[in-house]
Amino acid sequence: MTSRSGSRRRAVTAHDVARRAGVSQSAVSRSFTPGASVSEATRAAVLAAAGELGYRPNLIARSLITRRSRIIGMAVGYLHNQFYPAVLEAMSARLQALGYHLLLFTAPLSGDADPLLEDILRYQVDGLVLASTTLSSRLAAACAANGVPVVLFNRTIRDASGVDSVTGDNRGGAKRIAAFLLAGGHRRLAFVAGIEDSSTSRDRERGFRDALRAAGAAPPMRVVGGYDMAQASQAADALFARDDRPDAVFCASDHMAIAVMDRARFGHGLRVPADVSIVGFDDAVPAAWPAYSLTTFAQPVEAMVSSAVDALVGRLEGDDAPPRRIVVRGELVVRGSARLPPAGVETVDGIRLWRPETSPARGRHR
Amino acid sequence: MTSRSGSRRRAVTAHDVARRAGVSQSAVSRSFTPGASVSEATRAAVLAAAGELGYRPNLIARSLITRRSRIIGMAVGYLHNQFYPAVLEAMSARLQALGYHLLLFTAPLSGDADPLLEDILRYQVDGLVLASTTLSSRLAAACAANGVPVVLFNRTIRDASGVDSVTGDNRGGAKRIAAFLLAGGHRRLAFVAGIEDSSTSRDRERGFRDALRAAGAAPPMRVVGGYDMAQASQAADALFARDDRPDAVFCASDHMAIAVMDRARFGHGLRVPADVSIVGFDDAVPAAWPAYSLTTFAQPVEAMVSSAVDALVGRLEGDDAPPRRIVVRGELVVRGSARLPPAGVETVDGIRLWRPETSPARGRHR
DNA sequence: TTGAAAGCGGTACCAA
DNA sequence: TTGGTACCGCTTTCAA
Repeated sequence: MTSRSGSRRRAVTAHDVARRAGVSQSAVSRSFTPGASVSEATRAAVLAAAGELGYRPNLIARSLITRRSRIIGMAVGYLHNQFYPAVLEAMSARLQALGYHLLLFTAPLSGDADPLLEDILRYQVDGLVLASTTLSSRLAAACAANGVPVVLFNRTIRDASGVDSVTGDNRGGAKRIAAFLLAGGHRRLAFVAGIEDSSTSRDRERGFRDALRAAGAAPPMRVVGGYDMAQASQAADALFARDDRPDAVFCASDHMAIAVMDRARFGHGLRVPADVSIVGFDDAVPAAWPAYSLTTFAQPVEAMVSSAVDALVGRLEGDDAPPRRIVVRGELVVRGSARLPPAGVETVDGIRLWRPETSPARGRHR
Repeated sequence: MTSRSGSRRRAVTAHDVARRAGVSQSAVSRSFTPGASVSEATRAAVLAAAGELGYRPNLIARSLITRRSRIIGMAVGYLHNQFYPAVLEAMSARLQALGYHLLLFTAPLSGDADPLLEDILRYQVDGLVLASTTLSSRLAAACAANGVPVVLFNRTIRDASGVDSVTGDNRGGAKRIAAFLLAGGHRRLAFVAGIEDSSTSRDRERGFRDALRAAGAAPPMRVVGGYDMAQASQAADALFARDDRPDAVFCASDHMAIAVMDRARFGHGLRVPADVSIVGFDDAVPAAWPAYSLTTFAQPVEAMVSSAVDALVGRLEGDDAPPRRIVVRGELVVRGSARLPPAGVETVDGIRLWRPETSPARGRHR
């Protein structure tokens, strides 16, 4: 132990290793570079010396010269919605396997993440994943100018200003839910929106309304839950206090659906689904808990994450095709929170799905 | 736009700004350093040039010389347990306010994180937070040797090999739960352990057993849930199938308690708490959801996180006192999943707590 | 295959 | 207050 006072680290450097191994510092560098030209003897000597000294290459120094930090910035907000921790975990694991790591930025749920991103950019991240945050086009441009690829996760942006996006099938899913509820005989439908200006909430609402209109049904009642449980609870109270209380509620996220269901049962004494059907979106973990048993449209986390990672890594490797809007298909998972239509429920791999005859639905993606 | 092909970024450097502002590169550096001596005129010129060019200081380059990356590594596993996302969010927010950021490492729940940490160390993190992972003493030594302070979160280590730890009051909480259940008239108690070799599960079990013994009660039945819902469900099934089925179950985490409650109600037709009382530990978010309404010992996330951050930052600033084991006090939050004792329930700030007379309980900590 | 040397983009010390 | 200059620890030519 090279006794050192204080906590200022004086790390073992490649020079130290070189000296000990009796080679040049370049040789040390080469020994740690996969395809470099070093003799087996040199490499062995270097590795031995490195082991004895406890040498670990300094990634910071390396990235200064390679101009690649192997760090991906990720902005998330509101991890209370269980969908996001799952995404985070999958994203981190997948990236880690590719030698990248996530630098985390917690953003306010609503407001935009611009000040944050300034920060992120300083860290020289190789790429950026934005989940549950909005990116201004100004910032998008800044990223583009710096050659930092950006992928929006679970949201899109109108003018795809050079950024890729990965979402679930928001419109398609919402349409399917509308059809499902109609087929189940519901007539007084309601929609609980998330954050008003989020693309995700908008798309889900649009799909829902379009399908209702196409089927000749009345437009849904509408309240705003802001993707937040407290707000969703209040919205639910307003809904269930109406004279023409809905017989089915579609919530723009499972997180809100749980709050709505809790209010329905424990706040208004309604039976689910006998008195009111509740459907969510995401298939977040708690949706499957028996106490909720939520019928919901699944956004396949693994598939979405791998799409996002593929897109990002592709850009990192020079792919400069026009921005992509990747939509990952999902399924309507049928559980106990909504009355069932007379037909269309199939069991696949032990999971009950609703697949109306018209949809050939070629199954989950990879 | 300095038209550049490909995605290789050629960032604007301090030199570019210097040239444009007609000053030296040092002047640019100073203009971006808070306490440095620059004339207002120079700084203004530099800032203007920087603005026009879209200059952002390169933190990587800076940390190479300052030997501080302002990056804190954080290892977490199993974000399905809602306690951890809450911790992550709080930790990130707090650190961010201090100008630090979290580099995330996802670790396997059980196995140790050593290979991971090798990786982390290469990134020259300033410090390390380990939640839901174990650190070998070998690695702890490596961190110490590199001057990287480590704080264990929600776990401790036997020989506190130079690392601080922050935990909730595991033994005290478990003791209080034992007293609470006994006072509530329960006689056939059971304990659902987490991962066997985790300090947290061990401490909770020890506190529980000690209190039962001290009260002259029989030792609890015991099953292992491994902090995992599936495993906890199986454990619950074993428990509820017994002839002498428990009338109260203390689970080492809320996450497992939820699984156990689901099995009790939906798998075995038991009423909670009429047939069986269930108590958890953590006060994770879903514990408060009406469908569970879980009585549980609260680990105050904010207080724990701020303790951890304070400890870490203290070390970063040179504090070299002997390793600390910080225990953050908590409260037994009374909800609906366990039968109540005849006395001791108080309502504080709208939250019902159990505070037996003997405990002066000077309230929550900051 | 090897070592010397020139940076990567900054910070910090020095003398002016 | 300023600019010049020596690094920080590594990668990457370039000759040898």
